[in-house]
Amino acid sequence: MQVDIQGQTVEIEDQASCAQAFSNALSKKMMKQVVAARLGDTVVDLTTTIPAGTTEIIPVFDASPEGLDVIRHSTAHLMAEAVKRLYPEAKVTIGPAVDKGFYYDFDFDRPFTPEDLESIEKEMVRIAGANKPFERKVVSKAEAVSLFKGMGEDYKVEIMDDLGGDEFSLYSNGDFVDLCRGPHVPATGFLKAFKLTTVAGAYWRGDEKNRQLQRIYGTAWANPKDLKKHLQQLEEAKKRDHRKLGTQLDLFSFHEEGGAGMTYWHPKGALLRTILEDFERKEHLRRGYSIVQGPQLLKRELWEKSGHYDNYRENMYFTEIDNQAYGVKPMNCLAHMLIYKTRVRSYRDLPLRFFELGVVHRHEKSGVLHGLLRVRQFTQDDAHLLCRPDQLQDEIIGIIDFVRDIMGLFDFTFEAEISTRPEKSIGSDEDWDRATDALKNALDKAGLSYDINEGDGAFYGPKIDIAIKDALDRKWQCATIQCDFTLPERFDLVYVGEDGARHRPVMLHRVILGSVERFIGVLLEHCGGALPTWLSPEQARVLTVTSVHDEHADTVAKHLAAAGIRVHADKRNEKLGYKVREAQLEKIPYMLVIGDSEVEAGGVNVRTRSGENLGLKSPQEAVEMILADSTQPFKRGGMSYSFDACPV
RNA sequence: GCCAGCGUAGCUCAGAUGGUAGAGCAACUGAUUCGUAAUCAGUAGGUCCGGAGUUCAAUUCUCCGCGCUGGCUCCA
Repeated sequence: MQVDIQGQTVEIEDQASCAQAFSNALSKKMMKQVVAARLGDTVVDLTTTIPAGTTEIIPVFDASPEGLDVIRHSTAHLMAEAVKRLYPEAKVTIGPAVDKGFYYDFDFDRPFTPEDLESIEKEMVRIAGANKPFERKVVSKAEAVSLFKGMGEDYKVEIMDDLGGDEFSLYSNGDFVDLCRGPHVPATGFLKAFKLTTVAGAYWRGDEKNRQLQRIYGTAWANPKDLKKHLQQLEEAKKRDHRKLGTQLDLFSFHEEGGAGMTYWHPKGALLRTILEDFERKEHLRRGYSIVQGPQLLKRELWEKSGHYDNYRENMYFTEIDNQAYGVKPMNCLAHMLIYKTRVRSYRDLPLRFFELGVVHRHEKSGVLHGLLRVRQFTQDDAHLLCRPDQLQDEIIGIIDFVRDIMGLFDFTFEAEISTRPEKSIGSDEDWDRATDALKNALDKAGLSYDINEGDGAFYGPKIDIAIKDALDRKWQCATIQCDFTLPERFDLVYVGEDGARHRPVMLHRVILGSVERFIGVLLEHCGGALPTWLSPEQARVLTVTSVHDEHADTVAKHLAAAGIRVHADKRNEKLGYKVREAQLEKIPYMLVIGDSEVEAGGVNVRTRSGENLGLKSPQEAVEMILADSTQPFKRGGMSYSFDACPV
């Protein structure tokens, strides 16, 4: 087949010759033209055979996702070359492109310092400037093994052994040769916008038991402009960091002397939580859940019976009272099962939906704690649904609907995943299959796409995980739906069926927000601290121009408060501009300014936190406007919800 | 838990080859009565994360803790 590679007609027979032709064409004189002609959207992947009938190949190294991938992966090679030049003893392992950048893992006997990163980056710039071509070569395994062994690169040999096969492709740029499937940019000169960001420890093959390598992270883009934009976005994201907002808005704090991973909620933060929790209670009651509450401590034997002691012990706190060992609950399910067992349940009673805002403690490893997003004590909006097998599907769909309503209300987009049986687990394979199928079917029926996460389920059952993203685009798991045939068995939960015989109910564990702490953390980042009006601890603030307006300010504030609006009057002897600035920084939705003309008219002048001036309104008009804004319509299902008007 | 970096006033940050430290904002006091993001002046505020070691002397150097940050592993 004849194809045109950037103006050169080349005869291509197979994959290898394509690669060779491509490489030759570009390495000679075509580099500049390639950059200039890079408008097409065909991606050349040298690992796949060029489709029959192809007449033109336009390589893509631009800002398209595929192009960025090639650029980033090539930059990883560039970095590896720089590292090998500066520190020849370092052994190379793997270096893939990742979201927004790349990394490369090295085995090196001393840690890389921030200064090392600077020298490496300088070296990279130098190599990029030399514009050395990336050249592809396919060799036999024996040849590749002897090459890498000769260089002392044992990790590469190990990778080849694992991959299997008799032939491997090598890419070289200058003196540096790496085992790689490609593709790459034609030459190092294409790499113009990169920056090394951080060093981190990472285990070989991601396994804690393996040797820890040193991972250098970097970011790379199609051009310096995009790089700059990305770095600016990172700065912007820092401003939205919920930990920073927590301090600025006086919502919560953490205390070294009190212990890591424990949150202290200040008045405004505690109020925010309370509003959110009340909302959840009402929403659950409305959907046929009943509210229950269990204790914090349960005897150790109970945790042994449930399997938590064997499978979850390292995450639990234990204590002893009168020679009796107790475990602090890391989950709420046991209490809910004990409540279930307090009476004989009929098939007519099911489904039962027990809801609890349950405070749980989990001993997370010290290195994983992260603001509100990963703490050791948190409140789950937890529920356990006990149902007949024939009700299972509908119950799961009901939960998915619930999740969609809530995520839509907060304007979150989310991603779903199904996690299957892990190594450490209890129950039979049949039950696991049944449960996994039930979850898949429900997602299919709900029309949601999902990924499969093999081996990542809870120890008692498979689960659907729903993740939302923080300011830095990191995903955080919030909602989860777990299907469990095992614990009902272990705790001998039964119901009496239509046939008069005893049957086993199925249990669904589920959370919607996940944890109140994590959800508030992500929500704060999502809205940059400007909470929706219905959740704002202070919804309106009355601002006086001078002290002669105090009386009218009090009257207005009382009027709003009587209507259920959370309002304060700022009557301090400060200039209006100062008070506006403070209210603005505190992200208070409505500022009601009162001066001479407002007193005369008996009204208020309304300013929103977006900076908009809505002009003079009567106190009653202000009340109506703020209440209307506190009513957030659900995006699906046409329901609407007002915090104070919700039916219980 | 592992790798790396960091910890100075309530907050944001300066600072010294080892000689016990500053700024802005906030707080407090006084003056000012002022129209949509900062009025002026003054006062007070710190075991420089904790402990041990080296030293005549440690906030600074070393070690051990605690905590935080970014990753890894794990997870709501």
